[in-house]
Amino acid sequence: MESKAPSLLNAVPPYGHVITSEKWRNSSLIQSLKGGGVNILFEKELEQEAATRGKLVRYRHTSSRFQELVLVEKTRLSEQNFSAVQKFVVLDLGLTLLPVSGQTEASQLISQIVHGEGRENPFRRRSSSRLLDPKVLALVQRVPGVGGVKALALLQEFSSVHQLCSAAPHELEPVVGQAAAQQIHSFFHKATAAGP
DNA sequence: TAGTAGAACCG
DNA sequence: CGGTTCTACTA
Repeated sequence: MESKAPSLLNAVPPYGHVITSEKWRNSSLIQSLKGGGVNILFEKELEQEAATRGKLVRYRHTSSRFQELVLVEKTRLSEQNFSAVQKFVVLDLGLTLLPVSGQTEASQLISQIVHGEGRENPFRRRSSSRLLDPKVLALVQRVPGVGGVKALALLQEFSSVHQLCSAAPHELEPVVGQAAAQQIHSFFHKATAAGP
């Protein structure tokens, strides 16, 4: 192998799943996606709206590893009930809704998302990997009285480092115990030089 | 409150 | 990595 930049296309793991109606099987949208390492799932009943809603709810419950994405084609017809669709998909289901003007835009959008040009892949449900990062873990361990176990416990309990820094002792206590809770709190609130 | 298992820290 | 001190939990 030469020391070229790794091929983006070959590096794509099979994480993208697209669920679509049978009638799209031969469309240009699906054809252009097939070459890009995207898994296509065909469903026959996606053509009726009521069944589609059911499918959406089902997929929302079954898929835990992927974040679902709903693409709607904006036509004059669909614009009429777009508000209803938006409310159902975004508000009720908590999914991502992307309106596109047509198949070309949809294909470009999906390819861009799946191949993730430097950005995060929205198909992959974001985990709490940001806080479980070894860097952050090592940082928290710098606090006196906090080792590996308590650092992990703290990062699992608090959703951000900022929350951790500004936490009151009584919030820290159930996680790391009374002694460490006071140590941590005074560490973040101590005066650097002579106190007040 | 005493004893023990485990965590943090230091050499 | 091993030993010591300190902490958290249970009886």
